[in-house]
Amino acid sequence: MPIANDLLAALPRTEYQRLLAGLEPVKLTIRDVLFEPGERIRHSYFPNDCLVSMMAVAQGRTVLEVGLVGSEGMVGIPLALGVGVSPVRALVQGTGMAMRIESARFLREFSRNPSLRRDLLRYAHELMAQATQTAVCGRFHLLEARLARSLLMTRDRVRASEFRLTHEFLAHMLGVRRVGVTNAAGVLQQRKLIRYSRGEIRILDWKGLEAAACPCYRVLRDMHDGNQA
Amino acid sequence: MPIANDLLAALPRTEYQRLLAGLEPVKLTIRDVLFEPGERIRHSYFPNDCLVSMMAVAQGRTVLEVGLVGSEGMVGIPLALGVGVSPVRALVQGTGMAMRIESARFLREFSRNPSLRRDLLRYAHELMAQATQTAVCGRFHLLEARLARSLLMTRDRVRASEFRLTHEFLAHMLGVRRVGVTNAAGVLQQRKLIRYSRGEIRILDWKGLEAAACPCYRVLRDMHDGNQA
DNA sequence: GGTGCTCTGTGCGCCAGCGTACAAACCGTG
DNA sequence: CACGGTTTGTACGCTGGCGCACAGAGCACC
Repeated sequence: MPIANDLLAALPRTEYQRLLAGLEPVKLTIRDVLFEPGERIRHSYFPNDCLVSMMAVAQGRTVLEVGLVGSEGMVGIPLALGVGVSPVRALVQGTGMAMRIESARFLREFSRNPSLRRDLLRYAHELMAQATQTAVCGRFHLLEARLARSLLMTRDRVRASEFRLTHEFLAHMLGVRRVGVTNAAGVLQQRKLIRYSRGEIRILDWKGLEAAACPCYRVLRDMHDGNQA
Repeated sequence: MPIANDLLAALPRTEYQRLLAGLEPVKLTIRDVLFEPGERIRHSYFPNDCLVSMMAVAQGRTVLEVGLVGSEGMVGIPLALGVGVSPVRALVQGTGMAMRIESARFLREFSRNPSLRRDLLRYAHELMAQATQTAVCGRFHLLEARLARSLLMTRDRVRASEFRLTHEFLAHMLGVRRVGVTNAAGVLQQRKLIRYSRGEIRILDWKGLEAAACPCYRVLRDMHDGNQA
């Protein structure tokens, strides 16, 4: 299997080898829950081609996505910050493969491998910025623009312009009614920016979609690219 | 000057001594800006009895508070995550003293002192949780409850039930109109939970206020207390 | 003790998204 | 090919907060 995860791919060979011993491939299926809020984190996951949402939970209900992790990141960042439990639910949103490593072992490697440490902390900062933008976005931007942003961010993380995602699911991510998504998506489709049917979404015109999206998308993208450079 | 900052107070003597050499006391005055988004972070600040808001900025306007730092924390967490620039504005919201340390020196001590590192990363996690709650809160909770939460969080951080804070300022923190704050605050005052006049706010009945606040307050408080225990 | 400034209070029309309910289209399965 | 479940479409009244505008009220400073 090729290393499709950016964080793993960026490691120097020696560190990667050390880490590899603890890594095992797993298939993550849509709607799997990797951990619940308040629950001990058992594994860290390095997504390969799957997609995982960090969902805030209130009164047992999944209410809002505050982070989206694909092949550019890792699920289980609290571990890197010295915290064993997550404040959010990690919900698989796109089926695919990931590499996972047991928590205790991860912590050993984390403290031993300086490059891994540096990259993961930087990624933690990026996730934090995502949460911040989510807060701003949810409060000030119109649903249509937020939806556009969501689709673009998904695309970037799965590296494909077509993916599975129902209106219902999008509604949970955005913290709105399903009907709201249906309306907004309908507009985007009429503008020929996207096309969808029964959970299959395709981005037809990503430039147009980017223009329709709120500035939050650019902010986060630029920050990520800046970190890579 | 006594060590009123929790993070500093928690350090073992030897680490504290090493850090102390780089620390200098500064007075932070309301409306000071410690750093702007996109700007290099020059110093880290350990508030003593002052209060600093991390404000998200959009199109040059301060739009929403995503983190509140008092004597329990530090301003400049991105440094600890290996990032030299902040995505937010650090805005002084309550006048008082803080200890500050120049960034390069901070980084040296950070990499050298394991306790400091552990505590700061844990605090970073807490700040992240704050941002997450802000996202949920701003999207789902009524202004009145959000205001109550804001006042309680301020109280916890300045360790006083009276403080200076105008409706205008609160409006910026909450990302709403000033008028909205005036209305909500009026209700809380009529319920005899708070009393205010010209920027001077006093909490009269914190239990009642806690009942009026949204659950976000409890969530964050419990998490913080959990980390201490 | 008047003048200016900051802070707080009130009124009014507007609108995005909410809650709810129901209908239609699509798909797999027996 | 009928049936049940999933996904998407449409309708309607409600409301919290917005934008704007202006009015009083307290404080400082001359």
